[in-house]
Amino acid sequence: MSTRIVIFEDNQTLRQSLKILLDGVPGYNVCGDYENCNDAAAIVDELNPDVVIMDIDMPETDGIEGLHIIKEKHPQTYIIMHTVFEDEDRLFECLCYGANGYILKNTSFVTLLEGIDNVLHGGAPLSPSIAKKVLQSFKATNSGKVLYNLSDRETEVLKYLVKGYSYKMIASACFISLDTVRGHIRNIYAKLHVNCGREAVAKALRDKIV
Amino acid sequence: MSTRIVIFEDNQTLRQSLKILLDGVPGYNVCGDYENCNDAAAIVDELNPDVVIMDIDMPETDGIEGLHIIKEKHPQTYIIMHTVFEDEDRLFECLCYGANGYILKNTSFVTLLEGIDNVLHGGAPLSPSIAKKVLQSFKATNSGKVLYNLSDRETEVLKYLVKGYSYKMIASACFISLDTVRGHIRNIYAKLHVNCGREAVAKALRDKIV
DNA sequence: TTTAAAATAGCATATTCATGCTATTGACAA
DNA sequence: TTGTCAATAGCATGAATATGCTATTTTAAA
Repeated sequence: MSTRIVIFEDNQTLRQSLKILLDGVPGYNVCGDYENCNDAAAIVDELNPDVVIMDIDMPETDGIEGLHIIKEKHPQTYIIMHTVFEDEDRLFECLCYGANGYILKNTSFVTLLEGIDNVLHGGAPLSPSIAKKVLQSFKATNSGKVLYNLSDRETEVLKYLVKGYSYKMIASACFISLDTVRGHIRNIYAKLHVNCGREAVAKALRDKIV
Repeated sequence: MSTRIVIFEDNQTLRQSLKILLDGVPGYNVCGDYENCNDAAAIVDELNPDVVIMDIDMPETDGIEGLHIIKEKHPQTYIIMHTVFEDEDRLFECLCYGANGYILKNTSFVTLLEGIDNVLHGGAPLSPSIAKKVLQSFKATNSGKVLYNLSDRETEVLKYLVKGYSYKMIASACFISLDTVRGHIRNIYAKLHVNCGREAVAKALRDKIV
């Protein structure tokens, strides 16, 4: 029985190449390839693949959403992220959603092959720079703060936000300008993936950041 | 051994009257009287009274703060609130902080005397209208919501605030106008004693209102 | 049946917030 | 020693928020 693989990748050339190459590997069978994750749930329901190769940046439903959708219903399906992105935000989001591997596109085809083999044996293939980021996060702290890694100043500002301070009050309390406060809050929002103060406060309290 | 009483009351005339009257009662000894709660912690540490008669509206550190301060370190000290306020906000705040009695100033001196005797025997003297409010609250719900008693609609709106919805989004979600949303939020702020959304969210989460 | 409270809605206005940019400095790492 | 990141700061602008009023309708309690 061969290993069933599904590919989600919007670049048609790359998608075709991957399909042909993986199909050429004995024991592997690419049973589906798609340019986005619009129907990810239905596709996985029907094809029931062993491994999913998942790009992130795709039109309409992207790879992170796809990962989320698939893992919700099929946690046993191995999903390897295959992307050019190596920012911590996307990386951590994928890992939180249960991605089984994270391989950068700037690596060789062999690396991807090894990665697939790796997950099938219970491993977690990570490109070197990715692995490093993951380890750095875990060494820093083991809970809470790691996820968002706010700077000291940002954490301080966030505490004031939770206390209901206005930007002006925060500026006074921190002895910095109003614009700097704005800057910090802008960054906090980005790191917490929120876009208003109330949401930030809710996240801060729920995740015990403050 | 006489019962040691401390009085916190900013109206000097009333304070002196109370002191003289209580000192005239056999077995009672007013060992201190103050016009605010600025040094409440130190005072109670030193005098170690059995009963504290506590006004609420006082300059600088008020009676609710004083109650809080004293009960933190001396939970066994009986504290009887003695005030003109009968709004639920202050009342419930005092009861939550562990006040042992709540006697309105529009009652006779004898009532206060009975109240002191009452707490010394493990009772909880409450003026009639106060007792009524307390019972009403407990019949309504037994925990949480009672504290602020938000209406159903207000609770609903608060949930959306916590989720970071804008007023417009809340209006859509509830099928009501933007101005009505404003109205509800205005009321929520008043009930929670806050004046911005972030503070409301913090309170909602901490007090598990939502 | 009069009162009270909740839900609705409106209007006006000043403040605050969110977010788009850019830019400088110091510190620490590659 | 070049680069990255945190912290600082500025400017501009539209959207959102906070808060001052009033007012109607419905429902529940006194």
